[in-house]
Amino acid sequence: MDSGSLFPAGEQRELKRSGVYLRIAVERGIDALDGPQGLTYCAIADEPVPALGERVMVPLGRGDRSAPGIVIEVGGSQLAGNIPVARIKPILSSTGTVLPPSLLELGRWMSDYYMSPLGMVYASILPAAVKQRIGERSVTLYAPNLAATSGQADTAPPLKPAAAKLWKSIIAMASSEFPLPARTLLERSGVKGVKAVQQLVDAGLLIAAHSTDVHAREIQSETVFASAERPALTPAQSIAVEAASQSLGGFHVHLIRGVTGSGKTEVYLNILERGLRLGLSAIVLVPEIALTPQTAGRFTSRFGATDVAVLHSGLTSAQRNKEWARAVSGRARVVVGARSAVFAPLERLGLIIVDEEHDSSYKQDRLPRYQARDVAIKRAHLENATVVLGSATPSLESWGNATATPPRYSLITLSERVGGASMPQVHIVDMREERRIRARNQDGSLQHLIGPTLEHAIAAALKAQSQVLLLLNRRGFASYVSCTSAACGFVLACDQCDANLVLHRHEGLPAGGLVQCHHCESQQLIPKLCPACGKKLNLFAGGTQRLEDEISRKFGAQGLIEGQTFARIDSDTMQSAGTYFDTLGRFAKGELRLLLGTQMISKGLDFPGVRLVGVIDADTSLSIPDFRAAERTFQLISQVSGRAGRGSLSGHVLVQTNNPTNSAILLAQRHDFVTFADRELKIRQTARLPPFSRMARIVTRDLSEAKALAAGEALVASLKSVAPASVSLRGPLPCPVSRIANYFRFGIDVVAPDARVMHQLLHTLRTSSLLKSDAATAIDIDPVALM
DNA sequence: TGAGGAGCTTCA
DNA sequence: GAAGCTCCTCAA
Repeated sequence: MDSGSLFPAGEQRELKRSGVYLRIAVERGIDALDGPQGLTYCAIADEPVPALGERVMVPLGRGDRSAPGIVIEVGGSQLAGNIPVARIKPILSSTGTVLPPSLLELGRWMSDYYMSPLGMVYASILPAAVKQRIGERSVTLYAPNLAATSGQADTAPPLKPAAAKLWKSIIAMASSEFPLPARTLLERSGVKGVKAVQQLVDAGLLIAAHSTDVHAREIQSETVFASAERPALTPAQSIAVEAASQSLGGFHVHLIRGVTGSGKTEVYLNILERGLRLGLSAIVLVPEIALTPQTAGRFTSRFGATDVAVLHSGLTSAQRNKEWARAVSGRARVVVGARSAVFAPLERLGLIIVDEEHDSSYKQDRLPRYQARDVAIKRAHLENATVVLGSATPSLESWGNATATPPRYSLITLSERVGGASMPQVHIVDMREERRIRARNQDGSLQHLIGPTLEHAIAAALKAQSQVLLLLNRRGFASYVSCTSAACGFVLACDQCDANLVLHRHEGLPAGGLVQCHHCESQQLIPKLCPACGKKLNLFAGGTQRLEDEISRKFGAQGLIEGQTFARIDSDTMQSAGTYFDTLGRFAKGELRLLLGTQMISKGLDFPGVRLVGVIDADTSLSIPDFRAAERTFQLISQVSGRAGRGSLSGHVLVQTNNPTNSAILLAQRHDFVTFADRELKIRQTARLPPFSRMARIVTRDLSEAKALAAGEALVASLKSVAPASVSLRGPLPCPVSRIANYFRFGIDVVAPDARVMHQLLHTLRTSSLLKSDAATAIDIDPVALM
């Protein structure tokens, strides 16, 4: 890309500087610690001055290497500030991509709130495919010159026969059809030869306009419902639609708590319809893995594929660029997509819907570490739009906002399933008891992930021709590989991370598999015997791969299931979005009888044939060292339970656990979100945890443990020196995974009474260069996982 | 004395 | 975030 080495310096184009100065937020980790954001450049003389928000290439660094950036200010030499004018370089070129003012403003807020360099925020607003302009090509479109059509043609020099024939058919066409490409003009008139078109242009009869167009393959989306099909709303749904629609045209946040199967999507569709009728455009955010062709299909079949742009991981780069372009041009007025779709460049944005608003995938774990739900609310605030948050299990942050006095969000409740379907019956299976049954049956030689109760239920469901969904939130074959000798106690661990190695079975490999680290991705062959004492190795904590084995062993032998009729969904088997969509499609069609997997199967899927859902181990999310462990557990059990009994037949859920008296599990069993939320909020209030406070987490990392700790201690010291008494600090403490890929990690938790105090504190440190987000220091505002 | 690498600084 | 510069170490 860099042309610097191809030509001697003297042959490079000399760009003349103009008197117009530009402040550019360069897409690098350059953070303005004090003073104005961005670096100052000047425009090129005799070339159009770039607009505010335009993406330009600028020379940066000693080699003047080209780097992209966004124009954030246009002005005179005062933009140079203290920099000598002679040092200010002209920009290199314009890219043609422009961020609208609303997104410029949103980016500024994000940079400030999430402590991220402004340029990096802007870099993440534009999808990579748009920045690289994948699939773009230039096209020339033609339209008849209206002035020339009125008689003037008679006085013009005579046209050649082909051109005359072409012109005759052009004036016969409706003016609304133009502009058209040359190919279409020629096809319609039956004229061969492009020369005829050029002749009409030369004669002043046709006007040629050059533009760019994004070329991409047609997006396959599934029409799940015929576009005419429009289910009648239940009274509760109608009330929800009315309540939310009333605020259209202004800023307001609604929280819809609708039990699983209560028809939230139909409510969204109706609110969207109202918004579109008012001439507003809208964004629909969906968790990444729930964004399947089926989900997108519900929107495209209602509003038509031309009105809806879809941004999901299954698209090619050219398709993404095309969808973005359709939003920019206003051709698409609804954008459906995952986290980053919150930045969709729509004009007259009036509505943002955040489905499954509690979902942790809305939080980006890379820089800038933003929470798309909160960014959506900020964007709506800036653009006077209405936000609709929806979930069966709202985050306690949103629930707290909706139930506060006075409420900050208005609360809408859908407490019944549509079509008279009943909530599934949830049974809690005590695994300690199940193991005793196995022991009595002299069957203790194998570790069973599926206890006898669940095993009978699966067999019965398969015999009754209904579908089964099994959730196990652990990948691989075994999460602990340890020595059989209690005296030795050796556990296979990663030598570069503070983590156990997980066994993944691979056919054809010696000893049957690889052990891999889920943090640094390193892998090695599993040793045959304990490396410490030479005894045999034991496998514990079976994962999805192990469950797959157990299914074929237990039900294959009875002829209830075979390899073709069940599938596993986790990040190991679902290498591409295509495979994932395909597997879900086969399950929807009934080709698959049983689906097992990680939380990838727990979200937003609507399969009426599912009558049994099994949670293999409800305790996986309880044991995470995080104050949200109970919330996560409640959400996971409720969400996956919600997949059962969505059709006309009732559903059952079996939850296997070693903690049958845990209140999160018991309340999820009773579908009692309100009691759970009230209790949990009381606990949070006493402990001064979010949502009753704001949290930030700062992680220092270094190859040297002492340095990482020292950096953390230095940070705590500077935090203490400026923090008011209302702020509490914890750390530096080793992170739950204290070392990843040889980097030692220490975490500091900052808890402030509200966002304003938090922001003031961190902002003070940032502007005095005591706190900077870089490779050695990660700042996470409103963290969702205490990594 | 020179090569090679880590850390630091600066980018207009 | 990334490139280039400085300084340091190590070996001949």
